[in-house]
Amino acid sequence: MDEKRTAAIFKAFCDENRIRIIKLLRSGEKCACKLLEEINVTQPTLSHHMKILCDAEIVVGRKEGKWTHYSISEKGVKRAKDCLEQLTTLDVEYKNKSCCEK
Amino acid sequence: MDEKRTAAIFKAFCDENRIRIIKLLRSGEKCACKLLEEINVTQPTLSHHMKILCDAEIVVGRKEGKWTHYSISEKGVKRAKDCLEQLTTLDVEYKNKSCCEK
DNA sequence: AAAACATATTGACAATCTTATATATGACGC
DNA sequence: GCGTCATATATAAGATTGTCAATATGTTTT
Repeated sequence: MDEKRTAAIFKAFCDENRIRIIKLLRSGEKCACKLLEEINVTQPTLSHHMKILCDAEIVVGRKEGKWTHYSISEKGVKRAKDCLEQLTTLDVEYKNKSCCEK
Repeated sequence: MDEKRTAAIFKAFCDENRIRIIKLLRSGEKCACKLLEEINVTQPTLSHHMKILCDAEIVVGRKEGKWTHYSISEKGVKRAKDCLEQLTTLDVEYKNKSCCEK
């Protein structure tokens, strides 16, 4: 995965309000109006955060009439975890001596 | 973990240059001058990114004379993984019916 | 069709972040 | 001690992001 996409995925997790939203969704699907009751932002701000979460594929929205129900995307979360794993696993093969030795 | 700290941890992963830096450190400890050769920013900018990475405890710095050697912190990475796990695991106990049903 | 409702989009502004230049700190070699 | 080297910090500019008010879109109800 390229750096740009990786950054976009983890942007989902680097705002306090988005973290609160994700935490709320752990107990299951919730519509925007319910989320709005629980976090202290205006409706357009919530909508903005939901877009970022959906673009990162951490959350999915399901439209049902005038409501939008949001839930955590297990697939997207798995991708994020895999990405973090790949990003941080030491590469023993190519491990080299540290530079700038005395 | 509180939302603020969680956000700070994932900020490590939401900038393209920081992701490049982390990728470089997968092959082992590297000093700042080596990292500077490989990513296209000035020395103070690199220093700034290293501070964010260290504050998030994803990377640790080891001073040796005038050099600073950076490496991925396995402990910090584990904490980030645990954090992501905890944040995104569905809470089956408290799972509730979606609101706003027709 | 009109009114009411839920959500999305637009536009503006403030806050935060990335970046660079200039400067400071601290270590090493003479 | 003085100059040099590696890195950090201060400061400021520019870019991006978070936020809200206003408005638009699309759905349901009357």
